[in-house]
Amino acid sequence: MKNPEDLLRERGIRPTELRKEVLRILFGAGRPLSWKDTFTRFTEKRVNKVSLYRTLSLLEEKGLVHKILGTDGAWHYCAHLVEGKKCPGNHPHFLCLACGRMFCLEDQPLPTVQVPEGCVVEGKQLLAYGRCPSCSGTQPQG
Amino acid sequence: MKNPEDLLRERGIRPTELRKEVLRILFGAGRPLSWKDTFTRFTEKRVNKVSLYRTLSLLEEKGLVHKILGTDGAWHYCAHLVEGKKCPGNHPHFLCLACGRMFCLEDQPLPTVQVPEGCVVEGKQLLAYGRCPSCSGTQPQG
DNA sequence: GAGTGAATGCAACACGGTTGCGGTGAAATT
DNA sequence: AATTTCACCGCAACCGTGTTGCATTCACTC
Repeated sequence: MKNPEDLLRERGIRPTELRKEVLRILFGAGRPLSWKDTFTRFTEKRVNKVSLYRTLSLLEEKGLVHKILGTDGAWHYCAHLVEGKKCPGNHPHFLCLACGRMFCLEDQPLPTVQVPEGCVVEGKQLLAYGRCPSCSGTQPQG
Repeated sequence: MKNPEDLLRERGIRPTELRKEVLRILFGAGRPLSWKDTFTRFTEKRVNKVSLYRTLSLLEEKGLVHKILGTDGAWHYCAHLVEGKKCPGNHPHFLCLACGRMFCLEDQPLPTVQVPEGCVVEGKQLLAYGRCPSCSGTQPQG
C-alpha cells in the first residue's frame, strides 16, 4: 500500500501533517467515518474543527475518498482499500442507527435507476439502516 | 379521495387546522416537500416553525406520510396518492441539486440489499441526484 | 534567507432541527 | 353551562453540522 504522502502528491495535494494524519485515520478505520468520528480520533493532537472539515472536503473533491450521507444528516467519509485499490464508493452502505457506525457493502453494485425524460443523474446512493450485529442482540456467536 | 380530517381521525390524530392544512399542502404538491417548501406555502397564514416541524414528524410517525433525506441534509415529506392510495414510499427518489425539488420514482422497486450476518435492516433508501428537466437545459421540448 | 501563496486557526455565522415551558382552546365531565 | 383537562401551539433558547471571512503561520521557491 502506498503511504499517505505519496497518495497526496500523486493528486497534486500538498502533503501536510494534517492531511496525512486524516488519511491514516480513514484508511485505518476500514469503514466510513463521520467528521465527528474522525475528530474524536485526534485525541492527543487536537485538530481545529474547520481544518478538519476542509481537509475531508478536499480529499473527497480530489477523489481520494468518497462520502455517504447518513440518515442522521451527517456525511461519512471512506478511504478504505479494496483488493489493494482505493474503495470506489459505488456500492450500498449500511448505517447502524444505534451506534452510528457505517459499513460498505462492496460485494453489491448500485442498481440502475430509471429517471424521467430530461433528468440528468450525477450520482446516486443506496443506504440501508437498522442495527449492526453489536447492537441488535442477535450476534452470530451469542 | 378522503379528506384530510377523515385521514387524521382514522389514525387517532386530533384533526386540527394546522394538521389538515399541512396534509392539504402535501397531497396537493404530488411530490416530497421539505420543511422549507412547506413553510413557504403558508404565505397568508404564517405558521410557527416549531409547530410545522412537529406536525411533519407526527404525520410521519403515524404513517400518513413518508420521509426521504436529501443530499442537502434536509428531510422531504411525501403524502401524494398512487392509484387512490397513499404513496407507500418504498421506491427510489430523484433530487434536483439545482432547484431542490424531489420526485418519487414509483414505477421502480427498491433492490434487496445483502447485509452482513447479524445486521437487522429497518429501512433503506435509494436516492439519485442531478438535474431535473427544468434545470438541465435539455428539456424534451426545447 | 526573503518572498509568496497555500494551509491553518479563530470567531462568527448559517441552517436544519430540537427542547422546555407556558398559554390557549377544544373536548370531556359534571 | 361551567369546570376540568390535556393536547396542541407558540415563543425563546439551544444544539449539531457545516461554512465564511480574515488574520496568521508555515512550507516551498527563488
